[in-house]
Amino acid sequence: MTEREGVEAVTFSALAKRLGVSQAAPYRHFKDREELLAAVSTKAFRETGDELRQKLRRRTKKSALATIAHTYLELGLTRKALYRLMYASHILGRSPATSELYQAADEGFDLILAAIDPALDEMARRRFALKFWTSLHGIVMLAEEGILPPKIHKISVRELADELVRDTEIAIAAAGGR
Amino acid sequence: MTEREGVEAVTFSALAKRLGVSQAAPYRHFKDREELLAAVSTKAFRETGDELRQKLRRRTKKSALATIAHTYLELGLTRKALYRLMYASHILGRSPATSELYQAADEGFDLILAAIDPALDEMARRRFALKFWTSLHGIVMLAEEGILPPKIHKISVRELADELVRDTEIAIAAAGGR
DNA sequence: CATGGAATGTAATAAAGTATAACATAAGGA
DNA sequence: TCCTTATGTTATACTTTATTACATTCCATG
Repeated sequence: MTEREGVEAVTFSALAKRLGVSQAAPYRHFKDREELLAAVSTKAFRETGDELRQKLRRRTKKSALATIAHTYLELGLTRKALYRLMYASHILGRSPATSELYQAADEGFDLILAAIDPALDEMARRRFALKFWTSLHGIVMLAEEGILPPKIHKISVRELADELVRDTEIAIAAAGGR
Repeated sequence: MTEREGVEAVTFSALAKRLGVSQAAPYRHFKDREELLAAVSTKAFRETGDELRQKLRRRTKKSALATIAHTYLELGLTRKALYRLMYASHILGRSPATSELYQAADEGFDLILAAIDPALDEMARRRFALKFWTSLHGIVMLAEEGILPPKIHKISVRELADELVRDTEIAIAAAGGR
């Protein structure tokens, strides 16, 4: 078959071979391939969340939104398959709101929400967080795929992300936040 | 195997069966599965482009950007697998800039560019178009997956898109466009 | 300490899908 | 007419997922 890439490339067969166990062994630990991927995704959400929380705690001159944007952009560009698994596979969408995966993912959104001035009313904050998150996701996805129009390459993608941060901060300020 | 969905679900086997030909027959028309998907994607880009151009020509009170946003949002929500194939699979990213697929996709971006006031300088226009496109893509992707936070459902996604349109138009105006 | 159940592993196998090879044939242009 | 091209077939190899039946290890409880 055509060379598999990304998440597609992780197969129970290959996994078993690497571990030096029989091909059926992984099924003792995960019901099926999807359950394995969900576990990996959950772990990734938690670790990314932890990493982000740490970065946000040791406040540098970077704004919280900038820190978040840079973290996700880097994740998306350096660990493409993982990013896609987390945010662009059906794994998350299919998992119930009660699942560990969903919870872990949700905490990521909370970090964005927390980065937006609490002085604003709840609905406005959610809107800003949502706009920021969806936009950032779009940038990361298209950058990761390498299908941003010719002129816009690696460095410019970062600039694009920074511009999103700036626009968002300006909009928040205009809305009465600081 | 776990039920396949989306693009994963289109297999040469199933295709051949539906057409009532042998399983190997499709290989006479497409080198491999990927080539078939690229052809489908190309066609989809062209048709979406044509549809969009028509809509834009018969000017309603809707702004061009709003028309574009609504068209992509609808495409993403009603033809999920196709949208993902076009914008979130590796098919486009892997195809050379000379390919028909790449060309077809590029025309889509041109439509966005054309919707932005030509009075602005080229670089600014590209930036606005890019920001708009990436943000819209992010909204569509997350909406399609159904992983936008609980409160934000179908109707709100549309609102989110409209807000993107509004923000963009305001920013363009502020930049000296109209 | 013995033992029974939970966890973990194995081999064997079915089913689905991708891909290629060898071969057949019809249609149409030189 | 005859050769090439397009299209199709059967057979086959390989990969991967998933299940089943069976074996083994380990440890907690009586």
